[in-house]
Amino acid sequence: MSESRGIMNIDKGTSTTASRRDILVETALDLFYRDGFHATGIDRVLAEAGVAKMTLYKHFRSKDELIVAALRLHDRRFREWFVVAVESRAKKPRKRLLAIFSVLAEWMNGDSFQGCAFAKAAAEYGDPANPIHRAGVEHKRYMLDFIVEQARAAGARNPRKLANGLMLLVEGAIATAQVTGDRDAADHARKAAKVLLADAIR
Amino acid sequence: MSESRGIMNIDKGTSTTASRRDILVETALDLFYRDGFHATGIDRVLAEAGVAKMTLYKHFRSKDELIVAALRLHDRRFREWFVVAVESRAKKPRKRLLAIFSVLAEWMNGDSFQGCAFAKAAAEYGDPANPIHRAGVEHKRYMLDFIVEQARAAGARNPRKLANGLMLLVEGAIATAQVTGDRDAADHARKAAKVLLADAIR
DNA sequence: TTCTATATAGACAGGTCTGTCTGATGCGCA
DNA sequence: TGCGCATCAGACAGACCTGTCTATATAGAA
Repeated sequence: MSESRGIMNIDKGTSTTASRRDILVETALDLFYRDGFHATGIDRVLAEAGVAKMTLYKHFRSKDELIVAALRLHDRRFREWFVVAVESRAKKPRKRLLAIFSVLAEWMNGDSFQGCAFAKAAAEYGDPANPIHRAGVEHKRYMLDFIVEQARAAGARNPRKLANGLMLLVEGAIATAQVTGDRDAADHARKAAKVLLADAIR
Repeated sequence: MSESRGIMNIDKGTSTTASRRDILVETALDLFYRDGFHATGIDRVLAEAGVAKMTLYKHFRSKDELIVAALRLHDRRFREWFVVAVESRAKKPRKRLLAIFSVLAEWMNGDSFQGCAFAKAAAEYGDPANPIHRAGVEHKRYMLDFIVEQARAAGARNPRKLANGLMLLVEGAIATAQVTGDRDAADHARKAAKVLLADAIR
């Protein structure tokens, strides 16, 4: 039973040697995601991580760089978790497209869910040229690519069109759950997804 | 041709007597929406509004109260604009459900679009008990109610279910456009909406 | 005009922010 | 043993934050 203070309910395993840098990025991700980027000061991160300030500035040139590192870690970890979860939940491509929404529900109903970290980052750093903002663009592109791939495997007539629709449902569910706290958002998305699937395949 | 520095491309008309309070709330809305809530200091709002600090604290007890007032103003104004725009764009209920996405596109492709103000507020103030966060919950409920009403008028078999799906598409398009800057998000949503409509009506 | 309500500028307190600097401490490795 | 490196604690600068205070100015009503 690993400590469950992380941003997702993922067992990170007990990494043998966590460098100070890793501890820092991990802690930063948790706090920034939970409490916001501007609202969370460097000092809070350092205290929580048990790391000295000079160590931070030896590894990163600024707070913004730390944020980017945290988002990149989250991107890598989340996507891996998501893909594995979807693929292990269903073997047939068509079922996999629906499994996306079960995985979504699982994530959204975990205690640590606070919305999409990238959407929150983009909200606080609105400039599209900002690396923090761009990290989110990348993440969304990867996620869409994954869905397009699944849609293609499922034999959709127009995989891109289907994927666009499903992606919007995913994003809408996340946004809705974060603002209104609606526990059923993923379920509603799943129902709508079924309709899109029926239309797009065969 | 009114100055177009506002949060939306709406002609506010030239109100004859704008109280200091109104100027303050108006300016606050613009700056908070554009630059973020934590990132925008009171002093910037005051300077931009040309209002003294004591005037602010005579009308509001805190920055948070000003934020809530700004969001309430935005809620009222946005909903009114949205409803009128949709209803004037199409007379038949079924067409109106689609018009939602044209209006969405118009909003999203305006220069001042920066995502959903309420989603951004909820992102920065994650506590659901916070009045700032709750302002967003209210807004989303009103928007959903409007869509449910339209779905019912259009004769959907299950108006609530259809509205939930359409609402997710709307939310997804807004979130996507804000993060990735995708100009076609509303279009993709519209295409998906057509599929949901075909399934739900008749 | 005089009174009153409202707004003004600007200083101020007390706190927080990021980022820099100094000097001490521990620990692996030769 | 002693060298070197990473990290430590903590002070510090300079900026910015919210919210309070005082003292002044202005504009309308009596």
